[in-house]
Amino acid sequence: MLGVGFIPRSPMPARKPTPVPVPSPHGAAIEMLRQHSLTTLVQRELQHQIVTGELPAGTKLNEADIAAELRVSRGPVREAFRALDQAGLLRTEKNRGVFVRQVSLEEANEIYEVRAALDALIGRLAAKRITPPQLARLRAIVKLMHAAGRALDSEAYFPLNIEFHEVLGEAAGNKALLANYRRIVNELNLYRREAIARDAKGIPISAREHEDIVNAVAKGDAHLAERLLFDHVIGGRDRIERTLATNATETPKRKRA
Amino acid sequence: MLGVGFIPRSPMPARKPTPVPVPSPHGAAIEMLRQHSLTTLVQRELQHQIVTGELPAGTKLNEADIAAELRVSRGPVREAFRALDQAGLLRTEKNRGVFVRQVSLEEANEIYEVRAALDALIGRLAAKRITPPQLARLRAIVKLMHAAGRALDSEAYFPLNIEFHEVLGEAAGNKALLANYRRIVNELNLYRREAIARDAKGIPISAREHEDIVNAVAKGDAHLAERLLFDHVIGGRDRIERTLATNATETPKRKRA
DNA sequence: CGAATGAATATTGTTGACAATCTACCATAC
DNA sequence: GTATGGTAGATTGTCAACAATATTCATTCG
Repeated sequence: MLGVGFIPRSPMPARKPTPVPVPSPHGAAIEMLRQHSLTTLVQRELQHQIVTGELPAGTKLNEADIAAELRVSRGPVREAFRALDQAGLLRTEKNRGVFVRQVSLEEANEIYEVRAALDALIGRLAAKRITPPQLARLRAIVKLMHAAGRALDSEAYFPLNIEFHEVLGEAAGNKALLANYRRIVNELNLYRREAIARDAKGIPISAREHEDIVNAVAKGDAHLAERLLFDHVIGGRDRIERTLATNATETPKRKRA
Repeated sequence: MLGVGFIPRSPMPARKPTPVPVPSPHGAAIEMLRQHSLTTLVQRELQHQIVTGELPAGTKLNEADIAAELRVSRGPVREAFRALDQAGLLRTEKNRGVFVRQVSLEEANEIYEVRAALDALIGRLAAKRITPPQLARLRAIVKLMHAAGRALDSEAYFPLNIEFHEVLGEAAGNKALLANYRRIVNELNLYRREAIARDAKGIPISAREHEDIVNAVAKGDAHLAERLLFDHVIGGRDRIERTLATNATETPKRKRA
């Protein structure tokens, strides 16, 4: 039912030795189905639910339930679990199950140090390699950021922040760097999701920092971009930490353990 | 079809504290068996064979064969494949199998840039946090490195180099950093294994660089250690690249023995 | 009343079988 | 001789059943 039983082919069906991607209109769709196994789809779906917060940190994931909801058997679900465990999004306890990873304050501080180093590298490389379209996109994002800052709209700011750093990461032109950066950011989002929403006062400051970064990158000033990004990450960490500290003492609202 | 009707689960309440590890003489062994599933063991075994070069880059891994050799069924093998794929050591092609990842020259250059940034951070942190026993161990390794350098013994030098950076990584006192560093180094070893063996002339230079790094760390000079490690990584990359360029030999793809 | 015990249930770990897909090879036509 | 078409074998993808372990909950004993 899920597999494609028969793919319509032209009268000359022989595949060439070099499987070059066909530019046909449906070629992309066929290629999609061709290289996505159920494991891949389950992994993608779970990752999406984790990074969006739909599955909060600490949640226990039941193999049978997830398999039933996604209409697959437990095999692909287990394989997806292994991949996401390795990616740092899940934690596995033998014979007990898998849980959405919880990042402690100490771990988050460590991860932030790594992210600062990677982001500094991104800034250095992007300053030398960014293209005009990418630069324009960054400026557009910053504009929206300032708007969100004036409105203190943290709900709108969060995805802008993600996209800004994503674009900058692509502009660095280093796939290995971008892959490592994405993994780090995903782990950090497990930690800071709630905190950021409560830090509305920090948004204007953060927006201004992003603007400075764009200007440094636009000038091609690698050293300045590197330093600004490093400080931006560390400063962001400290802001979130203070927010969590004050919020924890003032409003001891019941939180997940 | 896959994503519809997914019901968000509520977070799980904190589970009771983990029982304290039993101080019995066999407690460690019991704990080992307790938390190692077959998947974990297969993963560890395959990773070992890959990083030691026993399974060269490009090798096709046959599920049934590996399952038979390790006396398990294909399930755990497939799960281990997913984890190692995510770790960057395997590459999966749907309906065709998994292969030991081959790192191209361009990819290696990118990865080296990331490693340089991480190693620089390691140097900065280690200079501030290293303990006397760790420092003594580094000095001992450097001594052996010089011996290997005088003998031009690349066979002996390779594990010393690995251990040096491993100790330094631990001395940085940042688990997230160390985890990312290890993944990067594993990927790089897929690329440089053969090259390093042919670069016997570079060993004395490399040994000297390690000595300088130790001295900077011992002085607590974070900035110097950071710079030396960055240059050490980039310099090593360039050495290997020149070695590969001058000594270009075709490596035939071998099948698993 | 609370702690300990043990059966009943639920969940994970593992396996083997079946279906879908790819690869290798051979027959055949031109 | 080369290329095309098809068949057989091998390999991967998926599933469902079984075994091992953990959790729950009623029951009993102190």
